[in-house]
Amino acid sequence: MIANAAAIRSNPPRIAEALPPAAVLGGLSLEELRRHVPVLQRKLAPGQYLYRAGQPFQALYLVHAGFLKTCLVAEDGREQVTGFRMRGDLLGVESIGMPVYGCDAVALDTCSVWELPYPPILACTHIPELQARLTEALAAEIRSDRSWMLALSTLSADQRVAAFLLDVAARHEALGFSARHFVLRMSRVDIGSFLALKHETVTRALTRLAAQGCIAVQWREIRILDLSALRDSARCEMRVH
Amino acid sequence: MIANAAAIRSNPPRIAEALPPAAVLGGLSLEELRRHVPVLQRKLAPGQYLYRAGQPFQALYLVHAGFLKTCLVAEDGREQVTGFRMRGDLLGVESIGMPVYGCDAVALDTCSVWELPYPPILACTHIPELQARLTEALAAEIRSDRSWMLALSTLSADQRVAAFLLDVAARHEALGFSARHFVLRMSRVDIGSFLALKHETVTRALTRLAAQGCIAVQWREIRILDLSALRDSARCEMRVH
DNA sequence: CGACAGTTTGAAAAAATTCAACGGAAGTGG
DNA sequence: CCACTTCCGTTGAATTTTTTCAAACTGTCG
Repeated sequence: MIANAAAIRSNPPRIAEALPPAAVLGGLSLEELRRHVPVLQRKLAPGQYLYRAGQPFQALYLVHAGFLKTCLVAEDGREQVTGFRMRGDLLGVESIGMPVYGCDAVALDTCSVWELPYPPILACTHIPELQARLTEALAAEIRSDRSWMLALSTLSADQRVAAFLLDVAARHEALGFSARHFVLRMSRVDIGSFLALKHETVTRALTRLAAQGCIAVQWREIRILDLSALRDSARCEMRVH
Repeated sequence: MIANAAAIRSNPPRIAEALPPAAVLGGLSLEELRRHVPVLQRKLAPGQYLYRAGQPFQALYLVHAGFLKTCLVAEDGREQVTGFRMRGDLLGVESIGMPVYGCDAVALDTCSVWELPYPPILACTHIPELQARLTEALAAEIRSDRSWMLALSTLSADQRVAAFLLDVAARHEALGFSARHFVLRMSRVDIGSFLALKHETVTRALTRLAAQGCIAVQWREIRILDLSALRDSARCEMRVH
C-alpha cells in the first residue's frame, strides 16, 4: 500500500486539452462543420447540467474538453449512469426522434462543448456525408452499449472494474493522455451505477486489484502498474487446473 | 399449479402473421421501398442463422413473420442474447459502419424476412426521409438497450422476469397478437442470457410469479392472469410500512 | 475549525449461482 | 410403434458473490 502510494505520487497526470484535433462524426472536422452551420460553444462548471431529461431536444453536443456523465432516470426514480463522455464524444444522439431529451448530461469537471443544432444540422447539404456519419456514430454507440451489457452479464465485480479501467485507459490514450496514470473524474457511486455494482463493491474490487499488483489506487488517482495482469483480470479469470 | 394448467389449456394462442401491415422505419411502407430498391424475401427454418458475426455486412433485414434472437459473442467465447426480434423489427443496424456483422441472428421458429441491401438502400433518393428514419430507428434502439441496462442494474431477478413478460406482452399486442396469452419462442437459457440471469433463476422467478397468481406457466406457454399485479412485481416492490 | 461528501473496511444478510438430480417432451432410428 | 437419446425445464441444497448496514477515515471547502 505504501509502495503504491509512492508510485502514485510522482508525475501527476496531465489535465490539459488533448493533443489531436477533435475528429467529429468519424472524420468530418469541426471547422468544416462551422462553415455551414452556426456552432455555439458552451462552457460548463463541475456539476452543471448540459441538459436534463424532459427538456426540449434541440441540439447534439460535441465534447471539446472536460468530462461528463449521462444518466438515465426512470419514472419511478431508478437511475443509472449510461456513460462517461470525453473529448470527441457526441452527446444527445439517443434523443434523436424524440421531442425531449431522454436523459441527463452532467459535467464532471469544467467542460467545453460545441452545440450542434438538431435537426438544422441535417440541412447542411454541403456535407452530404454528414447524415451517414451520424448514422454510423449511432451504430457505434449501440455496439458500445451492447459490449458493456455483455460485460455486466458475464463478468464478476472485479472483472467489470478491471474492464472499466482498461476502457478509461484506452480512451485516454486515444486522446493523447497517459494511459497508465490518470485521475478518475467520477465518484465510486457513479462507477458503480455504470457497472451495476454498489460503491462499496467498486472500492473492494479496486482494493483487490491493487493487492494483486495490477494497479495503484489513491482516491481517484489510478496508476496501471501491470497492464497485462490487468487485462487478465478483466477476462475470464480461468485458473489453471 | 393444477388451476394454472387448466387456465392455460383453453384457447391456445394464435401463431399466424400479425394483422397490421409492417410499418418500416417509422412510417415508410415496404411497398414504397420496393418501388426503388430490389428487396429479396428470405425464409428461415427454426435454428437457422440469418447472419453470423464476421460475415460481410451487406444488408439490413426487416422481420416480416416469425421470431429471431440476436447474440453478441466476444472473442473469449462469452456471449449474450442482445434481443428478441419480431415482425416489424429491423436487424443488422448495429453493424452499420462495419465491414462485417457484429453479432449472430438466429431464427427461433419459421421466419420470413425482407433483405434490404445496405448501403444501396441509402441511394434511394426518391425517399429523402429514409436516412433520417433510419437514424431515428437507431436512436430508438439505443433507448431500448439503455432501458434494459437500467433494468438489469436496478431490478431483482423476479422483477426482471416480470418486466420481460410485460415487454413481450406489449410487443405482441402492438402486432395484434394476444397480450394475455402467448408462447415464448425462446428457451429459459435465452431469457436468462438476455436478462443476465441463469436459467434456473429464470425458472424460479416464473414459479414465484405463478405462485403469486400473476401468471400461469406451462412450459413456454404463458398466460397473464393479473396484469396489474405483474406490473407491481416488475416495479420496485416497495412494501407498505 | 467544522461540516460534508466521498472512500474504505468489516461483519452480517440476502440474492443469485452452482451442482446435482429428476422428469417430461420431442425426435431418431430400428 | 417402441426404445432410446437428447434437450429443456424444474426443484433442492450448498456455496459463492454481492449487498446491506454500520462505522471510521480523509480530504475539501466555506
